[in-house]
Amino acid sequence: MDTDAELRIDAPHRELLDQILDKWSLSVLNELCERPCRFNELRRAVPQVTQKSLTSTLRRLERNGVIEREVVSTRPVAVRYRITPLGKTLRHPIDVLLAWATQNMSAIAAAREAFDVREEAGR
Amino acid sequence: MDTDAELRIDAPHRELLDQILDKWSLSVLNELCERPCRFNELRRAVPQVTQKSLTSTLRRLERNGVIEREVVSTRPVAVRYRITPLGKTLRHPIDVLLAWATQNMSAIAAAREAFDVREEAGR
DNA sequence: CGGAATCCTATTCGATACTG
DNA sequence: CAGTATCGAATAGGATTCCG
Repeated sequence: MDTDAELRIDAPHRELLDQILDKWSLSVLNELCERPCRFNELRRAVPQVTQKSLTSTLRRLERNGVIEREVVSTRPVAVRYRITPLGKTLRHPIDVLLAWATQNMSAIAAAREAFDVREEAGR
Repeated sequence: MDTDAELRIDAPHRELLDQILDKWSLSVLNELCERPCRFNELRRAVPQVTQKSLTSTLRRLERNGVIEREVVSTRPVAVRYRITPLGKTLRHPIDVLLAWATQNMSAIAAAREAFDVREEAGR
């Protein structure tokens, strides 16, 4: 019998998820699932991200094949990012995650408060 | 149907997900979903994590109410971590995520190779 | 056993300036 | 417009030591 060998998360799993679930990726992917976006559109859509972080996030997502980058050679240049078919398969996992977060937001806020009170009381 | 129901990820959403989807949390949660574990059991189950990172991960997950910590006052002390009811609701999102990663692992590896070749070729 | 404390390095990050 | 380059600050992360 396989006692606990079911869904062990190994290094490749974790590395992959780290690349796609990082701080800004979810926001970017969620945005690009709605519609293709240009660089500054994304900045406006995710106001807290800096240009530098957005750039590296986009590169990483592109490298992993979940978004693609198209350069339109106008003056000045336009760059359009869009979700790929592979990226579209992330829609469901992301939605499940967001649904969970939305549903449990208040329960978690309560847990945090309780924890912090316990901490302050010295355990 | 959510036609264009903006599932905008706001700051609270992202902060919450950052706390629960970080580098080691998935592995720890996945393990604790199987059974309660003691500290060093978790270390063995997730061999790459350091004691320091495991400690902070556990604290954070406890603060967010998804796991709980029980101290058994023996000599020497035993500490047992277990998933909470709230934490159990993470089982589905995590499974969806792992399923996605497993299914698309090779497609992503291929995308990375293609990207790296393009890079090397100077775009 | 289950950490806390300390030290130290490495990576990340924001801010700023510049460019095709 | 869509970045690149750079620098210093902040933060994360590993290794080690020690303690109840």
